[in-house]
Amino acid sequence: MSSVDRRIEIVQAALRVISEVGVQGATTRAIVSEAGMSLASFHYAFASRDEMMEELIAWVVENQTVAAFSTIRYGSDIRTTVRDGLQAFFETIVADAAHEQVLLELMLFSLRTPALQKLPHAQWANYTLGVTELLNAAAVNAGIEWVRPIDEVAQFLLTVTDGLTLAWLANRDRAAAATVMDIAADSLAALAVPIITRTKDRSA
Amino acid sequence: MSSVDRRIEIVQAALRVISEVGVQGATTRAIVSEAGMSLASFHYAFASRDEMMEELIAWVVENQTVAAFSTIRYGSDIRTTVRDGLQAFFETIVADAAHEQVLLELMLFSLRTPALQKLPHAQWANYTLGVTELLNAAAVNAGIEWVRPIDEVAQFLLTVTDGLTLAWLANRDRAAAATVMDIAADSLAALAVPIITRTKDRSA
DNA sequence: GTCTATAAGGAGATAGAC
DNA sequence: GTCTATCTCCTTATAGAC
Repeated sequence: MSSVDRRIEIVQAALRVISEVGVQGATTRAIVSEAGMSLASFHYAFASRDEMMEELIAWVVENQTVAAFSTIRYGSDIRTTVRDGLQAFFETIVADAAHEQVLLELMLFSLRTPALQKLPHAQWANYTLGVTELLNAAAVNAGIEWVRPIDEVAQFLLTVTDGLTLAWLANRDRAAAATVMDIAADSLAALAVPIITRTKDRSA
Repeated sequence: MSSVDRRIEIVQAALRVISEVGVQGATTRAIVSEAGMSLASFHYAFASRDEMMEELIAWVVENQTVAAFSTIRYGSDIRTTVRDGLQAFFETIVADAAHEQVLLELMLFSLRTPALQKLPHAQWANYTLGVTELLNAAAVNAGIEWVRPIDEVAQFLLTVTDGLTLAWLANRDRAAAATVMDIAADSLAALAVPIITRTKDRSA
């Protein structure tokens, strides 16, 4: 097996181990056991566990997108679109809460590791960009425009989704989440105004 | 030294160590070094490190309050009161980001420890109660009432503050935080309506 | 109660055969 | 390239002197 393939295999096995037992439990032995290889193979592919963790987190930052939102169905008013989008996001959290816990653990781990401290910022910027695009698409589709700069709206939406994620991990309360999403949808809809389309120039 | 005093001393030392090097780095040796005692003294007070971690997290859940909000100054309209409260909360985050990281690490640690899994829920409930009281006080002082059940308003506010915390840890962006707080204050103000006080009964 | 010394095991990493 | 066996260090926990 080529070294690059082995590295990928190890990183994916490590992610599965982390999902099960956390970053703390992801020892080199646990990882190679999950991957079905020997301990020496790990160190043939990576010089150290630290090096593997760096590659793992870099991979997550690159590949982790806001896929949850991409299931949005348009065709309604902006309030409904936002509310449906939040619900779709929430269902992905419910379906795989362990994955959200992993992302949080990796973020906190990165913040404690000097070589990785900038990655959470990069990931946050990635998310903001993704959410900005979605808000743009939603605005065009609903025939509205945002009364604030779109990146500010995106930052607010991202704050809400992060808060929803933390709350779900702590309390697993669907009703509370629904309430928060209702209020958030109202809040975002209040930041939208209809675009006045002049079919004919009635001035003159 | 009495056993109970020693336990408190150890827990406080452990919290300082966790703040510096994380939950992963809070070994018994690091903790007793911080506390200036021998390793045996640790095990005289606690049967195991796990037992100490349980007491530590229970202590945090009991003693961690939303003190940040208690610096609110009333006397303005509800939008200003909320915005000022958010700012006060945010300043405590900025002043001690490491503390927020510790709280998050302990939450994730608890979720991975069967004996501690219910504590994050309890802490979340505590926060909700505290925020509810503050929203009540703010409403009375500003002469408004909330158009939704107050615990729902509290859940939304808590979601925003959690999201603000995560964002600050990731990006350290004051401007972004200010924007989110502006929008959040608008959103909450939209959930308030003035109380109609009838000084005299003008019907009849 | 508090200490030093030590046990017993797990961690990352490497040597060297194949 | 991949393995088994091993090195070295660090961890939690305990034994036993004082």
